[in-house]
Amino acid sequence: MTELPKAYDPVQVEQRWYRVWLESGYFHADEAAPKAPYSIVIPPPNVTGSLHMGHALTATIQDILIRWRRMQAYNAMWLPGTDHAGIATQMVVERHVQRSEGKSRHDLGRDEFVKRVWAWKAKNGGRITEQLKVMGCSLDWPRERFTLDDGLSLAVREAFVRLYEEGLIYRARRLINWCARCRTALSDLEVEHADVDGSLWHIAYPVADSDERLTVATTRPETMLGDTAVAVHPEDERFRHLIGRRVRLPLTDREIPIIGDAVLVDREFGTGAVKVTPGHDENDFETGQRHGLEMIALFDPAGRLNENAPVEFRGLTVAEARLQVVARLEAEGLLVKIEPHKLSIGQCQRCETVVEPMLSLQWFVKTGPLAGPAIEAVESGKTRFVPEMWTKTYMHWMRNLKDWCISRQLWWGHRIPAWYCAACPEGAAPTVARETPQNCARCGGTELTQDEDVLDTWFSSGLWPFSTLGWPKETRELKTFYPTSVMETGYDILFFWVARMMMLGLHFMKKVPFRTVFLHAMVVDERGDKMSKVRGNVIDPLDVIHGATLDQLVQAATDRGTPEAAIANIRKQFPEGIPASGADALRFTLAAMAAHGRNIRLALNRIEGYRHFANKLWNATRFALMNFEGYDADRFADEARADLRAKLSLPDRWILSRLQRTAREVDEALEGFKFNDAAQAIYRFVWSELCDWYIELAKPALQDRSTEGELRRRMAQGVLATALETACRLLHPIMPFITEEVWQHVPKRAGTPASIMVTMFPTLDPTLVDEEAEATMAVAQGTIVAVRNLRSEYTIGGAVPLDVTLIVPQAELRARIAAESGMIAALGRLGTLTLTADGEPPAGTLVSVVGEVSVCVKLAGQIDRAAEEKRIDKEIGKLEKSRAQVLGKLGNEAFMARAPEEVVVEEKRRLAEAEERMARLRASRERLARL
RNA sequence: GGGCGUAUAGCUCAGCGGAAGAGCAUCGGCCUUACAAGCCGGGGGUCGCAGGUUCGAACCCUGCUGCGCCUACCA
Repeated sequence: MTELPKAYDPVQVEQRWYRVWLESGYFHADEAAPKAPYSIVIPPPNVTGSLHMGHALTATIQDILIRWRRMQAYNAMWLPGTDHAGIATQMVVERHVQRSEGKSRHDLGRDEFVKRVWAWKAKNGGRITEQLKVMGCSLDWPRERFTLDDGLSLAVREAFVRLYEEGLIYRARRLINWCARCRTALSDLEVEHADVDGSLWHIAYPVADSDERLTVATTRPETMLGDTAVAVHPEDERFRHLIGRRVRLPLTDREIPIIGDAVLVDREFGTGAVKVTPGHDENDFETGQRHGLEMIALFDPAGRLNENAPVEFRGLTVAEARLQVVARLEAEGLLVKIEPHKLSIGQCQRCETVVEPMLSLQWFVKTGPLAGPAIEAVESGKTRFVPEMWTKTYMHWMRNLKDWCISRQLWWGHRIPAWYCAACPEGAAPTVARETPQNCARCGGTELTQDEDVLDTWFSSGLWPFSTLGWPKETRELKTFYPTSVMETGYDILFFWVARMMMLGLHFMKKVPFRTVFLHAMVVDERGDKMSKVRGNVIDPLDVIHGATLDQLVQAATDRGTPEAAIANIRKQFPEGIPASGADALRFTLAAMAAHGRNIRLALNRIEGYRHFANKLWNATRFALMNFEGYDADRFADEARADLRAKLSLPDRWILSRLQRTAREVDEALEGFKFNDAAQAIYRFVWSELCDWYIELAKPALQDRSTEGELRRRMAQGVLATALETACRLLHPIMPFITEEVWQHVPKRAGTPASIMVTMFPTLDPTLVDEEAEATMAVAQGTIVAVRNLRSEYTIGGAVPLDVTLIVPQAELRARIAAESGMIAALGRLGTLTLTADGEPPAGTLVSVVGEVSVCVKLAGQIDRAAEEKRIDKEIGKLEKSRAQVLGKLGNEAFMARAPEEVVVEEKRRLAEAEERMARLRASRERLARL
């Protein structure tokens, strides 16, 4: 029999198995296989990114689902891939080029820059996929996709052209969110709102041809340069007379109208008069539409004031302009006052630059017609959300959708397939086509220029569930694996991604892209804070897997240019570094903590606990292997076929029964995406049942080398092997590596598959559920615990054998216990064990009450009477309380009348039990007094 | 402003209508030949606060408070 190392070394084991699985082709699903399909497409991580805890979580959950379904004989396919991540990647490469060559992307030019990005991708693109392999992910690698692959680019063009032809994509001049740093438009979702302390400036505008002044209040004084009206409420008596007149706009030589607008103006707020800047504010824009106001764009793409501003302000940034404008107003005596005011500002999700609403010509997706079916699909249950609470959030968002700005002024991405004709007039419809056109669709002109912009990355991501399977071609893959079974991702991209896949999937495929959406929580640090490199509270999954010393952590952080404070925090948080725990322990931790509706506060000590769990399983296996001499799995299987129950001992029957229940619990938990329940059930079985009890109970049988003990020994070997092997299969989806390693060592029947990965997932075998064995075991365990308890209280070491008498009034139970006296004596380290029916405890014994059984432990000469009285009194006290509680219920007429029968029966049973136990304890106490 | 989540043992979290649980931490005892990354035992909670529904509430309802997140154009 193989000798295993004393401690489990995950690092050594894990990578070896991944290679074996990969080379054996176990990860690959055949689209033509005649099995029920089960498919997941991975949420594609950024191609140039590296694995963080969020990825580790999503990867773990998806791999659990896929491995589990694969073991249930589904045609399980998990499609890997990466996303080109337009803005993020372009920014990274821009910074890199700037640092290494001192050039901007404009210095390089578009073609050259895009080449650099591809080079960057070639160099850094494989990292995250390699890291997914370290996690043990059973991804179908030959199906790997990248959003800028030819096939997927084709899909993007097809989708764009079709939507355009259907009138669902249009080009329009609108107010969009503009990031001056990224120099691109952003969708509403890419703007993050933050509450800040700002000011409300009250500015006096002189009314034309009058001495009156109209004071407006604004949080953005610099935009006054672009005002084209001042609005008051049409029914506001204070200002009514001014409507239709004009004010002189300070700092400019313009006069603008005073208008009445009930929509824009809240009489109670500020001064009751609002400056209107249609070029730079959404509400003002709409007001401008209503009143036919002029729109002035004040800023250039770099966020500086342009030629529409008075000369003295041109070229200033927004912040500079604000200072200057305020200073000038003050100098002119037009600044009435400044009030502190809280407001919310929009920032670019990527670079935190304040986003400006800017008037700009962009491409949009008309979302209304797409949202309808996406709502209906969820209402009708074609797609369901788990946890269910997300349904509401999804619906709310879907019902309040605005059109989606999809053009980005970037170079990295799918270029918009629209061409403009030099011969056509400005503003004429462009030629939108799948193939690069030679002629203008409108006039046949040949001088065509393609639109400079690229599409929002989420546009291509929205096609992911079908573009990856070959769409627009009608492939076998699509037929087999679409709709996918589950979309598993973080709730933070519910709108960005899930919602858009729903809309686009339904539109192009006429079927939902996935049947279930499982949204997992965010991984945060121990204190509930978001993990961030700036804070220095990041736990890197790879450090957890492979281990890292404090020096390594600090070094890595320093290399990344981490701030001092964060490095100090790293030292504080990981004084000992991070021990190597292996991917299994990390996966188990994430699964165990993935309770619905709660963020995952990841703490190192939890991971450590589950690393210990892996070690526990490992050592249980070591023990088993040391005791498998002469064991033959086929022979056991044959013997087990006939009259199994008679051949098995109580512990055998008990552990097999518990195993069945565990199998059911795990399966049910996984069906409900309750990964924490699955983890807990298997943890409890392996540690608290198999290791703590069964192995100890089986030792006598396993170590009995006599001829008469042979059958028992073979049976114990078989049961232990079965329990271990089955537990491994139950645990395999969560901890793939150690279960494979262990499973390989356990003797199995001939013809068993070569890898645990391709075995069947355990199912409940009702014939092995044994209520009687569980009940008898409960008494035996109670007895043993009672003896241990006394030992502990009297500090009697295990080396001292104790003599015990069990009083078991009930004959049938007595017989069953008697049959197990050897086992009880062994675990309780008893000298003699006597069973009687008689109610009187022997002299010189202390009595513990375990259900109907009195456990009498002989402790002559060692009894500490005072301590013992205290113990008994405490016990009686508890029972008194319980009795009073139960009596209260039973004495309550309403309870008796309305509570269900079984509850009443249960309460009566409790009362009887409490009274009976108290009687025995009181007797015991009296005897103590006589001692 | 609206919405959602959450509040349970020192810490991190299960439980979500019928006698309060786990892991870690803590305390006491064990080198018992699978495992000291271990074994055995103990202590520790008026389940955020206030009402209500119910025979019965940690669990359902209402209000309040704290924390977190999403969303929104209040200048």
